Amino acid sequence: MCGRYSLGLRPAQVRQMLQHDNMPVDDAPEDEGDNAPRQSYNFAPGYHGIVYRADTPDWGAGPHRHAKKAGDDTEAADEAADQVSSTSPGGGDGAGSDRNPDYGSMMKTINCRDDSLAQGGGMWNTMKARKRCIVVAQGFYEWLKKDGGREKIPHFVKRRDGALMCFAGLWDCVQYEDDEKKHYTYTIITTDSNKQLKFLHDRMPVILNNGSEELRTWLDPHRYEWSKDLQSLLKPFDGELEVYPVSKDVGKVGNNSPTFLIPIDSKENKSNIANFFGKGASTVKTKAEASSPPQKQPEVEIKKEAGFVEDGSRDDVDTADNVNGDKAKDEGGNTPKTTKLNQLLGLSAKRRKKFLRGSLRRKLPSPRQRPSRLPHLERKGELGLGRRSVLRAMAQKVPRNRSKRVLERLHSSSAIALEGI
DNA sequence: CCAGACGTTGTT
DNA sequence: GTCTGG
DNA sequence: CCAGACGTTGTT
DNA sequence: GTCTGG
Repeated sequence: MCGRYSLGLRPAQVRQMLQHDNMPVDDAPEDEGDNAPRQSYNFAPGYHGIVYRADTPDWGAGPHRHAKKAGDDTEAADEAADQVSSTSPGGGDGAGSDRNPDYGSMMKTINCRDDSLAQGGGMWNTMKARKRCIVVAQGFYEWLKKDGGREKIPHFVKRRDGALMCFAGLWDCVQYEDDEKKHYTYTIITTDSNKQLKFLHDRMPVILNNGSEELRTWLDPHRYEWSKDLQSLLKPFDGELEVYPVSKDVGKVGNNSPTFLIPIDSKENKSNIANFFGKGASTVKTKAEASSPPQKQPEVEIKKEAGFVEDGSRDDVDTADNVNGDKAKDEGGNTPKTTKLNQLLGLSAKRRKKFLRGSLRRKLPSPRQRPSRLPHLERKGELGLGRRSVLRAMAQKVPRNRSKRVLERLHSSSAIALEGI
């Protein structure tokens, strides 16, 4: 649940939107660069996302608890699975012999259900007390299973008020022994679905209201012990959501398009080829429709905010172009269509080309995909640690440190980012 | 979270 | 069914 | 019959 | 939705 969401925004835009919602930001990651968070309308587990949280050391809020040296660590008890040892064969290990009994189940039960936090102990113990965060998104996807799972229809869920969606989350920081890079991870907490989403799924992410008292409580670094107050924040969303089907193309992780935020049946949806080619496309009046203010479309606004519309007054240009186009392309007849498509999309031709491969066009040269499955030895030896190793490492205490309120970019670990379903 | 790969066996 | 990549 | 394509110029 | 190639 909530493994896939949308965050097609630059950190600077996120920052601005949060501040607008009374959520101060002291620091934010760069928009560009190697370490920049990913901007994607098809955000998958493992991607580099954005979280909003108090600026604390890597050990989280509250005083630093003295880290025990490996071997005499008594905290193994509440860390359900301290298998990190498996990532680097410890001296004289009976490999796997001291494997935690939870090993098997842990991998399959990975999730952060709100009710699993209510009970003491477990792998979330430290994080829920000291490492709470908000995971920022435009909204999330949920697949409606029909016909006994034969067909899956993706739905997009967003706030009706159009604000950023703030998920209650937990973060962590791990560092491998033979790697100097720190890995930040996060997970989204789930709870029962509210009435609006029941038809889709029985679980939903915990959504806190932007700038609310509840949200501030959740992030308050002065609370570094789990409490009833905190637990009580984890409840189904009681505000208004918008839920609607979107293009199936969002199912393929490689695809990425702002059109994934647009209702599949909406008039302005161009991913629906039938709509596009079906309408009388040679109308010279198209621009009149497209430029008429009555179209409220928040989606268009999102795209603008997302910075995907950078060409200015398109209306004038299009007007002239349409005239020319009609003269010159009367036989071809494609130009007016294209123009309309551009208008509907609110994208320049270049942008459209970039983002619509998956939806408008039927797959260009289908990207040669590496086999997802490689020989075990090769994978283990040469590809290094995988996502699941990151998960395992989460149970480990974090050795190193680091710094009010801050936006920080984190890695997400797929296994913890999802609710096992 | 979803989509896609997973195999190429061995002889009555 | 199960694992993996994105 | 089905699968796949169906576009791509330009610009203050 | 509609046309084309196979």
